[in-house]
Amino acid sequence: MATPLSLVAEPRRREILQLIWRQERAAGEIASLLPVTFGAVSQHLRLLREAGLVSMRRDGQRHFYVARPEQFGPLVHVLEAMWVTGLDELKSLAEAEERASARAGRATVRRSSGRKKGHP
Amino acid sequence: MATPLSLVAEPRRREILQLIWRQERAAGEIASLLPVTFGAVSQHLRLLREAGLVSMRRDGQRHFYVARPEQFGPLVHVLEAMWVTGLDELKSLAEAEERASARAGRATVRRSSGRKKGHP
DNA sequence: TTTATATTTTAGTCATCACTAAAATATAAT
DNA sequence: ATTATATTTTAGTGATGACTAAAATATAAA
Repeated sequence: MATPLSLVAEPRRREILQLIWRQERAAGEIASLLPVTFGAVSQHLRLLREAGLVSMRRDGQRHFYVARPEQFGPLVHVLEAMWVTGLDELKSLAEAEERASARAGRATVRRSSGRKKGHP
Repeated sequence: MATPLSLVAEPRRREILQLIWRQERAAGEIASLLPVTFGAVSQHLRLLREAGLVSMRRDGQRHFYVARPEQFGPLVHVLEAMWVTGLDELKSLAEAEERASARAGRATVRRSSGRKKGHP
């Protein structure tokens, strides 16, 4: 079975995940928002579901999908970083990470007895 | 050009990265540690270098490679999580992430004892 | 039941890619 | 210069995988 990492590495699947990250959507709606066939989307959803990365709820003839962020481990941060920066190609994702670390560092230091654990 | 995410999704490249994560190694040494041809390794190194994920230093006839962790962004945590758990297939990587978040949450709420996430 | 709607599944095509073997390039040693 | 060592590059192969079109399945509406 495919690993979460390999599944997420595929751009089309990232698009799908973004569409159902916090919002439940029917398979047909997902497909209607993407420049590919219904069948293609269905195949992607199958893989994601088999890996436990999304869950499905059936209502009548419709199948509603939604992501399960807690199943992504550290990959959550990779995806969300890509999405907030807008550019999927994570151009300056390294810098974003840098800034995040700096923020976390300051927060930790400030809350903890004001000792400063210097970072470069 | 390939994205860091797609490059890292390939198991063989993760093996290579693990070998040169903090330790510089000659191309030949890397190849000698893996069950593939010298040529195959060289091709992987080329892709990684083109993406800026590894750097190369030439010394005589040898080419020494080393990873550039700061270029991986949030992917660093994905890789290191895979490596500490031992299993590359990130079986229970989600739980690890869960625990990490819990720790971070507690650390933020109480006084953190100066222990910062990341490693020594 | 018949028809429409929503989704999955199957078969086949095409591109990508990891790999091997061999040729090419480059530096060092004799 | 020749030989050995270290690495890259090229050409070709096989497997994987994303996609389309069409067939199959399932539920709802007429």
